[in-house]
Amino acid sequence: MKLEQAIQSEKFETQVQKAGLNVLYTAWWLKTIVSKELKEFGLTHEQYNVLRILKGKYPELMCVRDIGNRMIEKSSNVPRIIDRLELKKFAERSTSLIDKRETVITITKSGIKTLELVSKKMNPVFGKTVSLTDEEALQLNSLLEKMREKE
Amino acid sequence: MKLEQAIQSEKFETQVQKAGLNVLYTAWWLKTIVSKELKEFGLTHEQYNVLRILKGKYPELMCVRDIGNRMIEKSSNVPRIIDRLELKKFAERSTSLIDKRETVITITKSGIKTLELVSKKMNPVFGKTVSLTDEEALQLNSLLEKMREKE
DNA sequence: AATAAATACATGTATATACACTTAAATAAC
DNA sequence: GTTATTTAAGTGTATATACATGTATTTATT
Repeated sequence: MKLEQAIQSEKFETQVQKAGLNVLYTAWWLKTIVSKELKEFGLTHEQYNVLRILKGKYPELMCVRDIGNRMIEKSSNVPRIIDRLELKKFAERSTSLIDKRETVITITKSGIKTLELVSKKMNPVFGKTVSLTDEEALQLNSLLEKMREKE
Repeated sequence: MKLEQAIQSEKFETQVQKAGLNVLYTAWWLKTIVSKELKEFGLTHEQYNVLRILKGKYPELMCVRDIGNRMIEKSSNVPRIIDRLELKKFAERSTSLIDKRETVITITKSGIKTLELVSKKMNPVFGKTVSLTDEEALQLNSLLEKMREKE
């Protein structure tokens, strides 16, 4: 869908301004698709993100700060997301022996299993919904990184 | 900044998957820039979005549903965002005379004035921070719309 | 005309986000 | 070695998001 239809507006001051809105809208669109698939697994978008980060390091333990640094949307909310993952038995917390200020977290077997089920469902949906060739994706990636150059 | 640095990970299954994460990260990055500028005006990102929508139609009145349809992130939260704009005297609500189910909203003079001040500050910041030429922005827009083709 | 269905907005709840603050532990400064 | 500073995590508050539900009003059905 064209952005003009999506937000029912034709007024864009510049292509750059339109690009900003287009990125925001596309992110919302992607999140909506992902969240819909996650629903049956009782996971939210952000819980899913944290679980993937934990699985990426498994069987290593990760501290809260390291998880935060790897999150797509940097958030001060990591402890509370872990609260919810712990309640669902998808993650486990303990205090670091080396530095008692640190809480170290690991994904559980059950968390890994759930993540595998999610992937099995998510990958084909994602592939069918996102209409980009590998070459176009490469181009998009380089434009987005150009956009954030002055970060 | 490269996505790899931003989320401290090099593991992407495909360029398409990376593009998804890159869009999400860039949206977060953009929101952060905008929110920082809005802070001194006591506005949140979404309140700003609604105010701009109202100004775009001014002096016409808009109903809640029409505002929702024009929002970047479609939300069921429009009534509560209007609550906050009303408290700040940036918007006014009344019941439609034609259809009493409808609440019609208008931006106030003070809302328009604030929006003008925001633009004056936001435009140069946006221009300096987003490193894209018009041509690149055009290309980015068409790739994002290609991405959402199956919407 | 009376009833059923649809529509528009508002509200409740769980989770998430941004930001400020607190507490405990580690490190640095003296 | 004691005090001050920094760091890590957690907590509190206001706002936002997603989803379900409630309430009033309008439109459709009979």
